[in-house]
Amino acid sequence: MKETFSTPPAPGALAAKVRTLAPSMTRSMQRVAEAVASDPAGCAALTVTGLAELTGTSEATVVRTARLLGYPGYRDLRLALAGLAAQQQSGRAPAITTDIAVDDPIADVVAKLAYDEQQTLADTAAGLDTAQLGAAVAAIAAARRTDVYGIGASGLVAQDLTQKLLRIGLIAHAPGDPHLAVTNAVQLRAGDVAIAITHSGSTGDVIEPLRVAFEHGATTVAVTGRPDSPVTQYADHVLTTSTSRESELRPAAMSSRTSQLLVVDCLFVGVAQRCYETAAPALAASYEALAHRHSPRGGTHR
Amino acid sequence: MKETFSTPPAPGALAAKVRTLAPSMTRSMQRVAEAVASDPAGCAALTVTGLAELTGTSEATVVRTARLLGYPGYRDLRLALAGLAAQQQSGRAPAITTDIAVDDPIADVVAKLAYDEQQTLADTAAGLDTAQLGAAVAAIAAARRTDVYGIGASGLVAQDLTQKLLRIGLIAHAPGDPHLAVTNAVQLRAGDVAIAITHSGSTGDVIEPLRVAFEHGATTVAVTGRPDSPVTQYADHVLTTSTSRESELRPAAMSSRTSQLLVVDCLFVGVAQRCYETAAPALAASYEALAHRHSPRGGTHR
DNA sequence: TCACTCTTGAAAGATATTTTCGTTTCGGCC
DNA sequence: GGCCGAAACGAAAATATCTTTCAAGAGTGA
Repeated sequence: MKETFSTPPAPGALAAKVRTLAPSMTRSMQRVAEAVASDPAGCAALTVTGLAELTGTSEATVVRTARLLGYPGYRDLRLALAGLAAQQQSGRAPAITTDIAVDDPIADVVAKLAYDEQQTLADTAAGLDTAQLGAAVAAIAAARRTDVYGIGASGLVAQDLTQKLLRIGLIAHAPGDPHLAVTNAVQLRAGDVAIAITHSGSTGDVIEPLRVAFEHGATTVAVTGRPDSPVTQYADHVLTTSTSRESELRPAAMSSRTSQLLVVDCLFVGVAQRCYETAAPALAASYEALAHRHSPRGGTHR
Repeated sequence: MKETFSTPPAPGALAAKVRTLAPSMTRSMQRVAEAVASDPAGCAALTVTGLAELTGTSEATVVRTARLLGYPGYRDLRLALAGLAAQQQSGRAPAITTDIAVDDPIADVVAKLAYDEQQTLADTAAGLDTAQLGAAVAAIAAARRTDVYGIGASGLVAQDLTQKLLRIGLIAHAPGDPHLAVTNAVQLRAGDVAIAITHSGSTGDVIEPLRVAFEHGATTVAVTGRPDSPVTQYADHVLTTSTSRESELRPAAMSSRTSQLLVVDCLFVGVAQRCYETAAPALAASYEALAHRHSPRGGTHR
């Protein structure tokens, strides 16, 4: 019995079909059809028996209705219903455009933050100058040593980059102390790289070491949200991070950090590509070494 | 340990969940999960028996997999699948599925990384248990003090959270040294909060302080990519970060960091909401204080 | 190698769906 | 008004599907 119902289980057209077919339905079937059309999600959660009870009819009637609507049986109607419900669900855009409010439920906070960070990523990727990025990558890959400066939230980004570069066998530092940064910077010379990460582009503690490095002939890179800020004076290459609106509950640091991290990741992957021969085994080795730091039994999980 | 995954049958988070849970699955279950993730629509059309045959396993395994993914049974998984299929139908993901290659031009690297991190954010948001999140937020907001543990890349995330909490006037620490972490943890007591951040969930240096905090009666939170890993033993609340495929050039650390940061941001904003009266002025004050650290002239920008 | 645990599928058991079939209802006709 | 037939309907049997149990097999560490 290959059957093959001619009706392609219509997805969204269900409500329409119900209206069209209603006249040719018996009273009980109409009740079922109406229930299904008015609350697809709810009905999708019910079994034949449940729907029969809800509509005050019998299982047989429910099945007959499903057939009339063009499905082989109730099971398939139910599947279609679930799909319909999901569509409605997703269609109802949560209106994430609004800012985060003090009384937003936690689920909204999650949605808004995620959406916002996604937006930041897209903006950053779109605004990134690949020529500058490529030049920076080339410089780092060839450098004897790379210093990364950053304070506060940007300091963490600086450390992130440093950790990654170290992992592929390059020499990198992210001095936490501004004074140390300057004294380190003095040691840099042509062929070395100094990277300053600062959203505002005006953080003195970060500009200063970059200036020193610049004056000592190192290749300098600025990762900043303000391409016209003081820090760029001493930068051979400027990588622009995106700036998004901030608000009381969503400090700028949040999206600038996301943006900076993307830039830093791009730098890293670019460098890793260039040093593939040495980077790949180095990465593998660091995984290896790390395995021992995890609890021997590895836990109950597999 | 009342277990019972509180995971509400997530609609769109399925692919993400499959990735997250894959490591804790047996071989046959992975086959089933993979089939389901790669072709939701097709699988929705199959019965347990059909899917079992397709994947060369048994009905029992299929049901087990459905359970692991957070559904009461196969029937419900199937319903979710149908919904997912409908969503995909309408959404049509463009998907830059290819991995980053050694010879990708830099522009592609940027695009792929950005896309990938966006994906990670979406997955994380979809898979985050808002109940757990809310509970964690409440605990932090009310805590006398909050300790955050993390090593390596996760350590930076821990510091990020700490910095933010400090900014709104809460007391937070992120000990960098594992020994310090433990000795600090001893000081925690009921009402205090300890947060462990570890992707693998098996990092001894992070589990240990959490255990100590747990045993001293503190409220403990785990931010991990493995909801069934050892770290969760000592966690009152588990926040799951998403796991995405990694590759040689894109170490897992990259997307897990993105995921962790989103979770941390959500925690922060949630806490800031709850402490709005004190948080708002505190944030304003920290901006104020920071202004002086920027070069006096403020640059030509603006 | 042995003991042990974890994984797995076959089959029994439980539910859900579909079909069958007899009862009820309703409209027309005698 | 009462009788007849067709359609509507639901109860329950029959079937399909899903879930659970259980024992054998695979893999692992001692």
